[in-house]
Amino acid sequence: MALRHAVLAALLDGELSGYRLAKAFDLGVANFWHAQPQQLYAELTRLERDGLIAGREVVQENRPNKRLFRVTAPGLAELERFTSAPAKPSFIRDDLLVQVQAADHLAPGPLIQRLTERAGFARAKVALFEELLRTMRGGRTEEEFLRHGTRVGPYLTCSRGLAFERGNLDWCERTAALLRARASGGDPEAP
Amino acid sequence: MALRHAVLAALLDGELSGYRLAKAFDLGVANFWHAQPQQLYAELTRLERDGLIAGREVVQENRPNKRLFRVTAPGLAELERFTSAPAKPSFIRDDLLVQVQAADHLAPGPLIQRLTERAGFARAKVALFEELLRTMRGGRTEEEFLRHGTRVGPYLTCSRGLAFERGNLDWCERTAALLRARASGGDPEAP
DNA sequence: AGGCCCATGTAATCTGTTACATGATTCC
DNA sequence: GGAATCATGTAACAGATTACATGGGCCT
Repeated sequence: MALRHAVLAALLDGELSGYRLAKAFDLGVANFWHAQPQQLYAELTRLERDGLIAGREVVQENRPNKRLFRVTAPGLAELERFTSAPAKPSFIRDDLLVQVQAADHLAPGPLIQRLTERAGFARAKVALFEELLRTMRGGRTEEEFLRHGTRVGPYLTCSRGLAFERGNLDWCERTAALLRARASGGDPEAP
Repeated sequence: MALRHAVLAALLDGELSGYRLAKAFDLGVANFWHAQPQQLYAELTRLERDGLIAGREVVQENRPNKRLFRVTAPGLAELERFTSAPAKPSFIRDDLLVQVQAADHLAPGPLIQRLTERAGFARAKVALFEELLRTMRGGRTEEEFLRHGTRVGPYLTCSRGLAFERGNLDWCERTAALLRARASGGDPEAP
């Protein structure tokens, strides 16, 4: 039941519509949780019904009306309660790791292809997160920002996301290089 | 539908019972996929029904009989097919990141507690994975093993797991230190 | 005597994904 | 003219978790 809390956490930094929220939880940009729009609309309905968030209708011209949601006092209390209990351990569940696990029994070509694709994706996320962090800290150095800044939470989660994607990128590149070297039956140092 | 492939990949390195498989997919040790025993028993039934694995009954004394499963030729072909399509992007879904995301609006005490717990968990996994890698490469250096060893797949996925847990550990420690410093309203360099 | 290891499952529930549905506006 | 953006949902299905169920052997 942590999607609720992820939504609450995302709404702490300001009112959002379901649509905007969905953008933030999208695969390509999510840095602390991922979810589909359908899941978010459903969760918003439940959260409002339970009084943890409050929504207000915003009438718009030239585009559909929207509902903006903010966290209520009970919502914040629920987050506080959530943080007072141990977090479930996170775990790995990645198609690409499954594919590499079977590497010794499969043709290397497609696998190298998969690793290259993932490396590209990771590279894009690294660039995105670096830019995001730069924006958040403004003119300040990281040290200065982290010591005295307000709203360091999103910065910290984004940092973790960056490190994760850097790890992905590094591993994909090195693994692809290794498989290429082994496939050519030779020495990775050779041309 | 990737649990099937994770099970197939796990069975490539030798016959396993559902019970042993469940141990390998356990939270505390899994390095490329996680799943509950119930899920695995169900999946094994389906995989056998579909002819992708074959099981044989092993009668035991002093303990319950068991079924050992191995991958069949169609099973291997299915893995090959799986690897010929792009892997779904992996994503983050972690309670702890949700809690840190909300850090600016919550009491720091419990959060530091959560980060410390997770750091301990990560430390244990780092030690476990390091030991596992050492065992897999035997006497050889990593370079030598990766170039010429057989079964590098499990080694590579374990390497990724190790890097991930090191990243976790590092981030948890630095984040906890930062929150502690901010909570005491002071300079992190001070005693 | 109590608890853990081996070994396998069923059933109920919760969570997450995919497909379908609508409709105006703005950008290329 | 076609695609993308804004904006919100319903319905069906697949995947994952939790609770329940059983039972002997081994260790302290």
